[in-house]
Amino acid sequence: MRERDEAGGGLGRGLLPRLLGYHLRRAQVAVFKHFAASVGAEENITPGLFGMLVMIAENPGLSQSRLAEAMEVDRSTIVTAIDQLEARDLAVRGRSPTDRRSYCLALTDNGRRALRRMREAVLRHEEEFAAHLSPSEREELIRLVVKLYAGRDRP
Amino acid sequence: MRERDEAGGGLGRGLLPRLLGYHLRRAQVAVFKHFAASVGAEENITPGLFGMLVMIAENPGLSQSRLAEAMEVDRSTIVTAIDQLEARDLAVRGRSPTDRRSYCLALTDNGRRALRRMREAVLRHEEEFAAHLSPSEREELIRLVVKLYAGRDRP
DNA sequence: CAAAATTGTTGGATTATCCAACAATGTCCC
DNA sequence: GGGACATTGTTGGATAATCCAACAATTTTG
Repeated sequence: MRERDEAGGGLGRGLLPRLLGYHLRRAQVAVFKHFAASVGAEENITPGLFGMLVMIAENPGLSQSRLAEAMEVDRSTIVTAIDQLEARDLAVRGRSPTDRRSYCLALTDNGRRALRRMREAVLRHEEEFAAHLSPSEREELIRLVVKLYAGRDRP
Repeated sequence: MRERDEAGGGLGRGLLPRLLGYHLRRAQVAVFKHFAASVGAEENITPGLFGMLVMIAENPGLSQSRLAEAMEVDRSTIVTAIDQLEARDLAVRGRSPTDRRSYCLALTDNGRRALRRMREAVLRHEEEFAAHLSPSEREELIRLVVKLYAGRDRP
């Protein structure tokens, strides 16, 4: 019951299996791979871009700066992301009526349709990926992960 | 009890909070940041390089290819990592007595000393980062994360 | 109104990853 | 034994994804 912690080739791993970061990293790589193979293959989208589409859809008139804050990335990172979404006719930079510096991001009609399809693909992906966990285990996992990182960003 | 899922700026997040990948990503970014600010600042090391040092210490005579398998990265990725460890006098590429193609990786004396210090810094980092979770919650979190990704790599 | 802050953008740098090709070496099979 | 095949480490790109610093346009503040 402890020899088989050595998953992945029978090699010793020392204190690594006691570290949350170690497991979170492996889990995250696995989720992204699964996402790429399922959702990504169907809809040609990455987790990051999908997240931005959702945030834009949920928050009409969002500016790039506030999107950057919400995604916890640099403003300049958002620029290239929106460039991609715009090039693919999924989102547009609408001008703000009140502030000529900022944009009001919005989905295009095409973007709304695509997002509906993506949502379904993402939920299928989630269902498939978490198949090993019962619904209560999934809830508990999310609860613990959130408790772990919540409040870290703004100390 | 559901309005305050909107952590991080009062913005709507749609289905994102129901997705494991979303939370795992955020948690992993937070852990890495904390690692960089604590362990990284003291010992100038990244989670990846630390993991390699542990693996080399735990598995005497390990070859680069098997290290690559264990870390689930390409062989070529290992090359530059070992280059760094060697340049910093933490590890060496010893020649194998039986196979002239492969190396037997090993820590230097300096590497062993450094790893001892790093282990302590890493454990302090872990303790600090997971301070919000009780010991049983940490165990449960690791158990669930492992259950989530285990067996994904080799289907 | 002048000073300071914000917004989006560019340019440059870094980091981490992958893949394909290669020479050297080892293994297998007839 | 010897040729076909596999493995090992390496190089040389290629690709993302990120960051930071500086900038002009614009808004806010004092």
